[in-house]
Amino acid sequence: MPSDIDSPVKHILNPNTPKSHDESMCQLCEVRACGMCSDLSSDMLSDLRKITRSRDFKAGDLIFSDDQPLESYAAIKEGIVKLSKILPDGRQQTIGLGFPPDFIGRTYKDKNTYFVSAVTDVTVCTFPRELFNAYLRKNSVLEHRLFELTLNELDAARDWMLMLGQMSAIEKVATVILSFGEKMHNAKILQGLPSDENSFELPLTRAEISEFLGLTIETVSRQFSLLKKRGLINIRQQRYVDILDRDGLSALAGSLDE
Amino acid sequence: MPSDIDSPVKHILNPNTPKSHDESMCQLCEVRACGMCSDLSSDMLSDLRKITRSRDFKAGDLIFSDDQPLESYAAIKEGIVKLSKILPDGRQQTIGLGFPPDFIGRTYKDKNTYFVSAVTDVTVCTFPRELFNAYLRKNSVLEHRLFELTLNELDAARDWMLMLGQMSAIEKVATVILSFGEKMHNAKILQGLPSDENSFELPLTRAEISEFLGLTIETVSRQFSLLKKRGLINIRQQRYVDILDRDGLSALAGSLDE
DNA sequence: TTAGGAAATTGACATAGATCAATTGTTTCA
DNA sequence: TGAAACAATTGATCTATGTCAATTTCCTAA
Repeated sequence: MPSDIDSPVKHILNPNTPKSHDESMCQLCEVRACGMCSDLSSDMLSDLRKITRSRDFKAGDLIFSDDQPLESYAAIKEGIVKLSKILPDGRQQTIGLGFPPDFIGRTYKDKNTYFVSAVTDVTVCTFPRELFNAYLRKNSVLEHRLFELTLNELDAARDWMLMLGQMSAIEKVATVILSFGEKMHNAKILQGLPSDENSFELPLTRAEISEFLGLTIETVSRQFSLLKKRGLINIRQQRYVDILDRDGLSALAGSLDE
Repeated sequence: MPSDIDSPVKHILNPNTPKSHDESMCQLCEVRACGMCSDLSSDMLSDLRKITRSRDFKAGDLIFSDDQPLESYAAIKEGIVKLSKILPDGRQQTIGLGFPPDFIGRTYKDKNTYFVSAVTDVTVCTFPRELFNAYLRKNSVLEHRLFELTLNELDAARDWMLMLGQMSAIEKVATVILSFGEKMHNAKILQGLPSDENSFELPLTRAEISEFLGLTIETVSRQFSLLKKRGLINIRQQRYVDILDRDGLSALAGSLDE
């Protein structure tokens, strides 16, 4: 990796002490409820827990690098991560976002081909790579669940390919607003918090959105302004979005969000 | 689906009679050698064969639609297919290519969210959806193998996202030339045919390449001409490419092809 | 062998989005 | 409370790629 360029990573890997994992931590966990652990019996869960550690990251922290051997996989308990790829000259593309209860890491390989970094403060469960792979090969319930999650990721990646390849800037921004609105709404509902699906805080900065959409910051900003001027959305304090005309936005976004 | 627009499909679904499958057909099959069947014992293979039918498609045929319930999955024995998505207004994006021994179809769902159509004449093995899913849930060897294949597809999709989002037209074309060169070379080697990795026939038309790269036909054509003028490639009869300066092409393509 | 049609190329021009630069808004922390 | 640092907006250009149109090349079938 070139080191003299803007990196997606603002802080050095945070060497905070991993915390061991006890049963109570799984009780209210989204990963247990609807993530990779959702099909596991309590016996299986307790086997898995033996190799599980909880770990916190600050917004901006690197979670996995693309050039170092992967030491462990992770499941997101709280917060948002981004997966990004980088070209030798420094151009980078966000290729995915991870929300609870997503799994991160390339199963069966010892390296990721992308960075994973924390967009917000993040809490994850980590699983040492070798031990996890071995356990996975023995436990077809877990493997089946991870397979399903991977299929969903592939579907999402292909939706984004259509967006990246064919959509105009304003269509991309409309799409991302609807998509984030839905994600943030679901996240709040899952946490039992009140949520208005037409009003939410953008989890990403304009710079992060532009990396995701394959656009520049300025273009993203202009499209936000345009959507506001057309009365489709309102923006408060640059980070809070109100959807004023969902149908109008959906029409712009095409069929991706149905 | 709108029907008054250019569709990716040139022929109606070809109702050729599916042929039942006997043991000898697996002997020299790439799907058996390195595809979804590669880890199956001969007992498992013979179980699977009971629900397998062989089927041929002509170049341009629709193999799976995005709006009809999926009746079966398939494994590519011969030929090339493309997966493509379409926006309501007709813009379309090729989101993947399938070569032998790739598996096609969205496991565990009853619909694809994309078209699959034959780029060349194609021969596949098909598996009825319900029966296959049931078999898959019982056979974790097969599920493991499909999981691995899916992970590879996800890796490829993410590579293409970087390309679609960040690369210039000439970089995209250089990337696709190197990528096809490698694919066609591997395919020939697998078939035991002689092959020069610097000289191959492009399997896609300019129109198909442009759909894949998120560009127009004209832009793709101009980039081919430019690469030729710069002495990086030669083009014979519009469809045969010679790579004259692999390092130069790789430099343009960035790190995607290593 | 040639005519017709499809695919590809090339040219002229239009435009969406990038780039560069200045300004404004927001947050942080002294 | 204010100043510094960061994030976002807006404006003025520039340029890569799209669009529209005219040829040219290649393939097929009579």
